[in-house]
Amino acid sequence: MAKDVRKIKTERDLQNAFLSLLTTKGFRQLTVADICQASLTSRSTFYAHYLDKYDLLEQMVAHYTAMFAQRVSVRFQQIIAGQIDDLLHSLLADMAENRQTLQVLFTVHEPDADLKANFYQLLYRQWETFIKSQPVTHPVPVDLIASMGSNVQMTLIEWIIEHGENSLDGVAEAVNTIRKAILIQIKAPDDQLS
Amino acid sequence: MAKDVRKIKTERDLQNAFLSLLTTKGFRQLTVADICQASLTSRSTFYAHYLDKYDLLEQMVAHYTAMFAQRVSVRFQQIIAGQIDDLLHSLLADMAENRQTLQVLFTVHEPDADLKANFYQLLYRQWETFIKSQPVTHPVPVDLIASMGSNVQMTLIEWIIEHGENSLDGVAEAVNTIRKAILIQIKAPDDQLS
DNA sequence: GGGTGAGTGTTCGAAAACCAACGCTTTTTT
DNA sequence: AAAAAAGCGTTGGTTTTCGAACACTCACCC
Repeated sequence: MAKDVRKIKTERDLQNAFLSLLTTKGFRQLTVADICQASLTSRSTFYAHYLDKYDLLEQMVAHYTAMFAQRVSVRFQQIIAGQIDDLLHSLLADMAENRQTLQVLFTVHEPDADLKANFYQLLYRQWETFIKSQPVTHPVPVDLIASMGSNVQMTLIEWIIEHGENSLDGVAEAVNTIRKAILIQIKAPDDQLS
Repeated sequence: MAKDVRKIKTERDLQNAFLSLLTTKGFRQLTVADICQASLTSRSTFYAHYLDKYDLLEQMVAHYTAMFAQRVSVRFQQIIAGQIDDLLHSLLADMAENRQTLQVLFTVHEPDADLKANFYQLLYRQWETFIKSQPVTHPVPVDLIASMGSNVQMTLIEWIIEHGENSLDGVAEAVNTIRKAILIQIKAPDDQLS
């Protein structure tokens, strides 16, 4: 049973209005009536789709979190393998479609809906399982390395979202240097990556 | 009885899709199904609003013609009086809102719906009544002067639509020179405007 | 304390939009 | 020239949306 187009349209309209208003007001000050007015939707229809504005936010955050989760598993190997240029471009492509949306949602931090926190958590777990899969003993605590790695990646992601398409120049080297510095911590001194 | 929001929304969506598709395909090749698909509207709803695609076009042309007609009467005195700078800026402001729309609709020429032709006709009639209101005898035929005047104005309008906000510089003098040259034709030789 | 006004979430009848189907004409393909 | 495909315009039953009302909470103010 595919959805009625009307449902798709109203959800699209509500979400667009929601994002657009978020660039103006903060999430807390936003009212359901605001969103409806901006999207030419009636309030009763809003409540036919969402429990409240928190539900709307949570559904959007959940959606983009899932999207990100699916792509992280694909891209993660690249930073380990050192294919920085490829990573940057594929990451850029991933983000390009949703640049505006992610930029806005990153500003909202609610207990049950925090996209930025979700992104970070996904990356952190990737690092955690990766480090634990390495055979060597770790002189430095796992969680320290994991948080360093994921923070670097988050910074990169935010940078891409902020600066868009133009000029990845100079970024690749910087990322690569840092990547080596982090990875070297979980390798024996004589077992450095290329 | 104000319109139901749903009607406003579907008409907006249909018209937007229509204009957007016109930048891709020609009007003749456009199908009703195309418009509906692009706007997430069902075909039966389309026919609840318009008789066919010609009707849609005609309604839009009529709307913008009416808008233009209302403004022509206001602005026309300006070109006679020689307030070229004011005219340019107010004309620009008028067009700015609907730049994209007008640009697209200007490309369509159907027997009962030709926005560009309508604009021209409105200007022509303004010139005609203006010239006839002048007390002097006209050595040059009225229709020649009227068509020259309206053509100059149409060219200016198209130029503004094409080039948008940026740089009216240099245009003002050119327009002014031509304006004088035209007006001088319907004045006695010793009765030139400043 | 008792308004007043804004925001919330719900209800229900009426209006609009949906969708699938139909018969028909025009265009395209074979 | 015949068959197939695409487009047109219409219909009727179903689903969604609308709008206006309602009761409720909460903050603010006289």
